[in-house]
Amino acid sequence: MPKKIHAAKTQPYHHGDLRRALIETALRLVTEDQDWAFSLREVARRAGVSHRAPYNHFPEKLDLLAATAVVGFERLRDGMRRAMVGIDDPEALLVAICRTYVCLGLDNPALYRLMFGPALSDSGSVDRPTVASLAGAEARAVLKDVILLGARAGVFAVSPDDPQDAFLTAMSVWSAVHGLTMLAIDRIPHSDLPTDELIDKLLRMVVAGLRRSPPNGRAGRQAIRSGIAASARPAFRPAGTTRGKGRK
Amino acid sequence: MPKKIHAAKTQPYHHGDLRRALIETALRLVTEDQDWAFSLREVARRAGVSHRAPYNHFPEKLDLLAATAVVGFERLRDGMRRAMVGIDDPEALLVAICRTYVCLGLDNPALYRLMFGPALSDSGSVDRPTVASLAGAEARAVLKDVILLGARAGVFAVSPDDPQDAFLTAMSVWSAVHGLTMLAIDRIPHSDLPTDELIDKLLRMVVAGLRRSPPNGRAGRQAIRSGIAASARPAFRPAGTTRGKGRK
DNA sequence: ATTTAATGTTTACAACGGATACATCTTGGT
DNA sequence: ACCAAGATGTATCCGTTGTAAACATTAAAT
Repeated sequence: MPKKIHAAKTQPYHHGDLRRALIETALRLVTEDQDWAFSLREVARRAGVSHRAPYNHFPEKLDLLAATAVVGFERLRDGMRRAMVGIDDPEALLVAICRTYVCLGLDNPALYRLMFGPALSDSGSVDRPTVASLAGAEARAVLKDVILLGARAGVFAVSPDDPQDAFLTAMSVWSAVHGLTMLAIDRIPHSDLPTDELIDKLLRMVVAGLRRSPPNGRAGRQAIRSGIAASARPAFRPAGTTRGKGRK
Repeated sequence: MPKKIHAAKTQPYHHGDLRRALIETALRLVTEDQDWAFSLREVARRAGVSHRAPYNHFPEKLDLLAATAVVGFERLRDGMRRAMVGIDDPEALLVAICRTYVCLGLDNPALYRLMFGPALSDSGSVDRPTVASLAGAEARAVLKDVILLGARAGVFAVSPDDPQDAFLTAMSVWSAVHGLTMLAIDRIPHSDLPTDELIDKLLRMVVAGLRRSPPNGRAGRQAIRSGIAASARPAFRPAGTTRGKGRK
């Protein structure tokens, strides 16, 4: 007997598409509780299924958490990409990306911590850490691409053809941004200035540190550092296409 | 009646000094399992007491974890201080401290994560986060002192008399080191060079970034980074005092 | 020496993660 | 159109957990 005559929209399959529902519920719980200590049963309860149902989609609790973390990484990547639109200057691009990164972390500290937490990096499962580090790599790639772009544009003191140089630079920026995010999450120890401003200053400092010495002979880092902000240095742009190789 | 005639060392009190024993056990468990998901009962079991005994010393499990994290911070602080002995040059000092920091984190990733985990920064308890952030501040102070020392010695581009400048600088270094530690813990994405070397390169890069332009006119950061030694651009130096309200 | 507060034990309970067995639905081959 | 097979969800069970209450023991203060 046909059963979905009048309730056609909610249950396409057996129950609905659990899995997505479970991940979304977990996401909401992480956000609400700012912790991932909630019980799997609670997730099932909120999703309206029996407490055993989730095990059909995730072998164990950690796998749900890992899937949740992956969504976090996707949001991070997408957010950074969105932050890029309309900006051409590599340095401004980098600052925009980094600021978005930190803000996303501050928006949902528990999710951010989950992404870098023990659920994914340790563990015994074969694919759990793998899929997560893939997601992380994708986000990292956005950053590396911008750095390469800046390098090719001659703005950053990175040789575009030396992969190790680019790698190290990306790592250094990533480290600083990641650390800054964590510190911000943990409420930076009594600072005089507001958090936003502090983050801004620190980010500019980091990015300015990448600058190749500008033509006016002033060392980039110090210039920004003193707040005088060599504003605008008109972005020097390489030949048109930006042809980029831009990698994922 | 004297009771500690023949078992004088182990049981000064009722059972012994639990609390310390509990913290030590928790520490060992965190290290062994590389996770703090172990049960409080397991801790009690290993300490040789009933599963309810720990509650006489810690209101709930999170409090034990917090106390454990505090020990982690103390170790961090002590380790950094130990790394300082015998070194005079501020830059070498800073590098030594940072390397120790990263290594301690790598030695016991789970403990490191616990220190910056949700057990301490969120939570509702009043003193749990407080005591932990105090411990963190102590460790941070070591770093700040060295930076101030370098500033006073004229090695770092920080004005020793501007507290905000020193603060921002310390934050930037702390961010970079903290982020690097995390990244290293999570197994830095396929790097060509060995982890040790990578950490070393990155740390030197960070510390060199603080350098006040040395007399030979070489810009510290670029020189290190590109390895090519950017020869020349004579470093522009603001008038003597750097009075500059400096940067960070 | 007796009281008291600190410390540890026993017992109890609801909730949890996870396993096994079973029910139901979707689907794909015929 | 049918039916077997697999995917999905439910009911029940088990050992363990975090935590509470009541009770016991000991160290210290009086």
